[in-house]
Amino acid sequence: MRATIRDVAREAGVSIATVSRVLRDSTAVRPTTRDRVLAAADELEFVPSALGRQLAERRHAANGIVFPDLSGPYYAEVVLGYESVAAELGRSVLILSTRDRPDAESAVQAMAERCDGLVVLGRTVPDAAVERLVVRGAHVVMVARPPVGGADSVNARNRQGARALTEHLLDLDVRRLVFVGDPSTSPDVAERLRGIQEALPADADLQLHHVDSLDEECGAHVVGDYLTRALPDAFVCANDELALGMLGRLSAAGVDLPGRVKVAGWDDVMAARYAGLTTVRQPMRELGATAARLLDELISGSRSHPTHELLPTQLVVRSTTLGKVAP
Amino acid sequence: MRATIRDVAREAGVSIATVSRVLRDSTAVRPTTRDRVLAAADELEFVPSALGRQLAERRHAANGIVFPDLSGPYYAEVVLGYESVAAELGRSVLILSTRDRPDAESAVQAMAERCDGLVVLGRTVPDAAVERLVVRGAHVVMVARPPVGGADSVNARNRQGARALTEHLLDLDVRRLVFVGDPSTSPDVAERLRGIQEALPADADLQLHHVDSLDEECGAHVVGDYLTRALPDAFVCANDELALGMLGRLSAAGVDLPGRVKVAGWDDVMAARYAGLTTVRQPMRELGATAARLLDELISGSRSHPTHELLPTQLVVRSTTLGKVAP
DNA sequence: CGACGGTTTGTAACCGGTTACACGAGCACC
DNA sequence: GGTGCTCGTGTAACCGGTTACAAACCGTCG
Repeated sequence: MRATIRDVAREAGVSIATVSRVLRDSTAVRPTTRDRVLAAADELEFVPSALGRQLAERRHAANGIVFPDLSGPYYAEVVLGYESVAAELGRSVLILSTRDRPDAESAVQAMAERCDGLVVLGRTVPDAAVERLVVRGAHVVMVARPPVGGADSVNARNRQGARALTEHLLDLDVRRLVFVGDPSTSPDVAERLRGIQEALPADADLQLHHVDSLDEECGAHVVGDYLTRALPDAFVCANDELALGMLGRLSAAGVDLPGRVKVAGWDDVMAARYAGLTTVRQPMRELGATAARLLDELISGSRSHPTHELLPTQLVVRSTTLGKVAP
Repeated sequence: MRATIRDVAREAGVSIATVSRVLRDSTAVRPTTRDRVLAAADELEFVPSALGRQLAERRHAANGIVFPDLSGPYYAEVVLGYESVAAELGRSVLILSTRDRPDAESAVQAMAERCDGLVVLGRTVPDAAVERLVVRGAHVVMVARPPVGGADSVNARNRQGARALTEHLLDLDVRRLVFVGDPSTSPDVAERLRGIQEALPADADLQLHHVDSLDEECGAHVVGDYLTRALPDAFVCANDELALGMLGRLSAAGVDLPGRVKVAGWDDVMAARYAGLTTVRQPMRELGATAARLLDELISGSRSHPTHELLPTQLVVRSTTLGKVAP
C-alpha cells in the first residue's frame, strides 16, 4: 500500500496538518521541521492522493470536452488546442465522443460530475441537455454552436467567410452552384449556407446537396451523382474532406478542373494546401484554446456574465477556383 | 449547495448507509424504505459525488492515454478506438498530449495519479519514465512501441507488412528505393525500415531519407530535394501523410507516376483511398480498442502476467505502384 | 413463551487529504 | 513579572461517499 499523509506525519514526528502545510507551502513552517517532513516524504516515496486532495478542495482540476467524432482533422485540431491550454492552466482533460453512442446525454451528465467544467462541440447533445447542465450549475462553453442558456460560446465567423467565398465565386461568373453538406446536423454548416444565400444575387441558382456524413467517401459519392447530369459552375462543400473526396473522384473521371467546374471547401486542413483546394480557413486550434480560456474564467469565477467569442475566418484562394466560368 | 447523501438520509428518515444501499443496489432493502429513499433523492435532485465515491472505492474509474500529437489521422483513430471501448467498460478517458511539452514526464506522472491505468503511445516519454510508472504500481499498456518493464503492449505487425510491401515492389522490378521517415523517433517506423531491409536482396539499393516530421509538408519538401537529382524507382514513406504530400508535389512537378517513380505509404488513412495510394493498412482503431481491453484486464486483476498483442497488417495495392519499372 | 434464524437497518470507521481554530512558546514592552 | 503579540504546530472537523459489524425487528418452531 502506498504511503499516506499520516504515514509521513508519523515518520517525521509531526501532525498531518504540518505535513500538508509543507507540501502545499501554504503557511510558515520552521525550516528544520520542513526538512524533517520533506525527508520523511522522500523516504516513504510519498505522492499525495489526487482523490483525497480533490475531495478536500472540492474541485476536480479537470475539464471535459464533448465532440461527435475524432475522425477528420477538424475536431482533432480543436481538441488539441483545448488540451494544450488546459494543460497550461493545470487542468487535466477528459474526453467524450458521442459517436455511435445512444446514451450520449447521460454520458455527458456523468462526465460533468467528474470535472469543473466542460466544452460541448457542434452537434453532440441536444440543447435541452446542455440547459440541464447549466441549470445544475455546471460551467459550459459551446464551440461551433450557438449559445444555449447562460453558456459561453466560441464560434468562427461563418457568415462572413461564406460571403467572402461567394463573392469570389461571383467574380468568376459562377451563377449555378451546389452546396454540399447537411445544414440540419451542424449549426456551423447551417450558418455557412445562410451566408452564401445572403451574398447571392437573385439571378444566381443555389442547390443544396445533402450528404450523410462529411467525409471523403461522401464527397466521392456526390460526384457520382453528377457525372450523368449537368455539372454546376461550382461546388461549395461544408468542409474540406468532402471537397477533397470530390476532387479525387472528379480528376479520376477526367473532369477539367477548375475549367469545367470549381470546387471549394471549408476549414483549410493541411491536405487542402497540397491539393490546391480553395477554402475558408477557420482557426481550429484557436477555437479549442479560446474555449479553454473562457472555461477557466468561468471556473475561477473571474467572470460571471456569459461571453460569446467570434474568431475570424479567411478566404484562401487556390487552384480549384481559378479562372472565369466558360460562357 | 448540492444535496449530499446525508441530506437524502435525513429527508427520507433513514441512515446514510441505507441511502447508499438503495443507490448501489447492493443488499436487500425493504421496498417501502427503498421508495422513501428514492423519493427523497428525487425531491432533492440528488446526484452522488463522483469524488466521494471514488475515494471510498479507491478507484478512479478513469483511464489515461498519452500521445505525441493529434494532428494527422493516426493518433486520432487510435484514441477514438480507445475511448470507445473505455466508455463501454464504464471508464472515463483522460488525454495528455506531449506535443511541445518540455515537462512531459512529470505530466504523465501527474496523470497516472488520476486514473487507474494508462496507455502510452509511440514516441512520447522515455522508457525510464514508463519503468518508474510500472514500479510505482501503475497499470500501463504500450502501443506502437516495444514493451517496457512489465507493461503490456499492442503493436501492428510492422515487419510482416514491410516485407509484403517490399516483395510487391521487387515484383515490379524496383531496385533502388528510398525510405522516407525517421526511424530514430518512432519504434514503429524503425520496425518498418528493418522489415524492408530484411526483405531486400543484396543487389537492391536502399537509401534512408530523414525528415523532421511525418506530415504532408515534409513529404512535399522531400520531393523538392529529388527534382534536381536522380529519382529512385520508389519511395516508401513512414506514413500516408508523407506519401500524400509527395504525391501532390510530384504531380505538380509533372513527374509521371507510377511510371517514373512509385510511391507507397503506411497506415491506410482515408485520404489514401482517394489518392490511389498504395499503402500498408494497420488497424488503427483496433490498436486503441485492444489497448483499452488489455488495460481493463490489468486493472480488474483478471490477468497479472504481461501480454503482448500483435495485430495484423495488410498490403493495399493501389495506383501509385502499378506497372513495372521501365528498364 | 423463549430461542433461533433471517432480514433490515443503523452506527461508526474508514478512504486521504485540507484547514479553522486553539494552544503553547518565545519575545518585546511597560 | 504580567500583558499582548507573533509564530509554529497540533487537534479535530470537515469534504461525500462505502461498508464491516452490530443491533433491532419479525416470524417460526419446539
